[in-house]
Amino acid sequence: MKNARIVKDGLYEQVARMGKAVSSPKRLELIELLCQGEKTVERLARESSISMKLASAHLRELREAHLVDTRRDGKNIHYRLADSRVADFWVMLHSLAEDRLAELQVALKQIAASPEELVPSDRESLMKSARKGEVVVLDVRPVEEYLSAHLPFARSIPLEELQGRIAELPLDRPIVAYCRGPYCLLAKDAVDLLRGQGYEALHLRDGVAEWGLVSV
Amino acid sequence: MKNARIVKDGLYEQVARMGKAVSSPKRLELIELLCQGEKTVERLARESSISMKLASAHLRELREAHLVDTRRDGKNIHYRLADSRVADFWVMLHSLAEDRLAELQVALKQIAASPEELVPSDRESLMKSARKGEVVVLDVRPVEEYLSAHLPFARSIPLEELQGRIAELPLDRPIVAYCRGPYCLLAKDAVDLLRGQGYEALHLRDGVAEWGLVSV
DNA sequence: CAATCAATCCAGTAATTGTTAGAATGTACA
DNA sequence: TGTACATTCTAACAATTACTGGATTGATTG
Repeated sequence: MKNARIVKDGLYEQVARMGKAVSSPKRLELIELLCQGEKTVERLARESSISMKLASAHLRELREAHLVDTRRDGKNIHYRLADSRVADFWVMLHSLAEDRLAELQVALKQIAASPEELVPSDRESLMKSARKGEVVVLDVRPVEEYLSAHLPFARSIPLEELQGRIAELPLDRPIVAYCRGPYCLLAKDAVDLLRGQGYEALHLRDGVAEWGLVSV
Repeated sequence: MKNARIVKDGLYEQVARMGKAVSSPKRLELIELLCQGEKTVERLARESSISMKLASAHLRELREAHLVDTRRDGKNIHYRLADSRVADFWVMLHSLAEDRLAELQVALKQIAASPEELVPSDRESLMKSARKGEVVVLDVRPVEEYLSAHLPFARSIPLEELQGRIAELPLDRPIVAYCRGPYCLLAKDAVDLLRGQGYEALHLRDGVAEWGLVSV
């Protein structure tokens, strides 16, 4: 049956549409941003450092792969993940890449040296400490992202406001800062800032996507 | 910091290597074949209906993304998955695609009409029936694949030998046939053959990768 | 050692994709 | 109604990728 070949080719071709959607670095960055919550094209473009035209083109690809949906609100178009499984997929993709690619492991060290990052196995104990108030879990992303989803017990102080609001934080307990995930530099900057001011600050690698908390 | 942009770009670039590896239909088919066990280039090429040159080129991409490993044995080079997480990734990718892409759902109906396929929730009850011997679970893949990994209680009769060995199967109990996964046509053909000879035959969609049984 | 076989490497072409610039759409607001 | 703004669409070009044919490597076999 030559026909069987044609059927099979069609099936893999469809699955490959997903693969193609995640084969571009910029599209991955857009997906990670969308894991933090709904955003307009303009915001997505700005936060991923590309032009709006290019962002629009990439978002079109993602939409055609049905990985994202859009919603119009006045002049703006808001993009969001089509399904929370897309966030799970992003997490699996990047964690597989971190497992398999030595180059990526090396590059990640530039963001957070091993001793200062908490490993995933610390999750329960971190939450226990946070519940008891022994540590402060700090969300340094823009406030809209915090409102969309955040870690349990987390407090929101966006990095941009941190310098001005630093007095809100206690000096006698460790501050555990997190942001969008392992490739986001906000938490690193926050930790550097806090340490410079005498705080005991730690950098949590994972964000809401890695914790499985993304809401759509 | 412009430097931050460069670091981030590098990180997403690395993750995108994984995406690029799974952005081609043929590479996906090769991955699925490798989920069934180690294979030579020649076998991979034949089973995916492409030339050895092209198979070699695609396998090179997969190897450079560290998704597969190779082993030399005399004149032959055997490829295998680098990690069983690669199989999990393949399963997640295709099941996400099945969720999100209506076209794929439609195309899948050509292989197995809804009533004759067993859904994943039937797993435990299927295994219970298989243990008691109320149904026969039949692996119709080539025997090497069966030897590499197979479903619990499964019996091996490769599709090619099924016609000649059909008498080994009981007529008084349902036969549940499976093959490489949802995109493989072996089980469908087996079911058609069995039904034509008066057997009660069912087509199980999932293969060893979907059951999480892949060994590397 | 020559011959054979499996697999890869290399070069070239056709097709696809990323990116940018310019025109067009659709909504809000004066 | 006209203007401003966010976004998309179209067209174009450069860069990348898929595939093919011919030459090459490495291992086996006579």
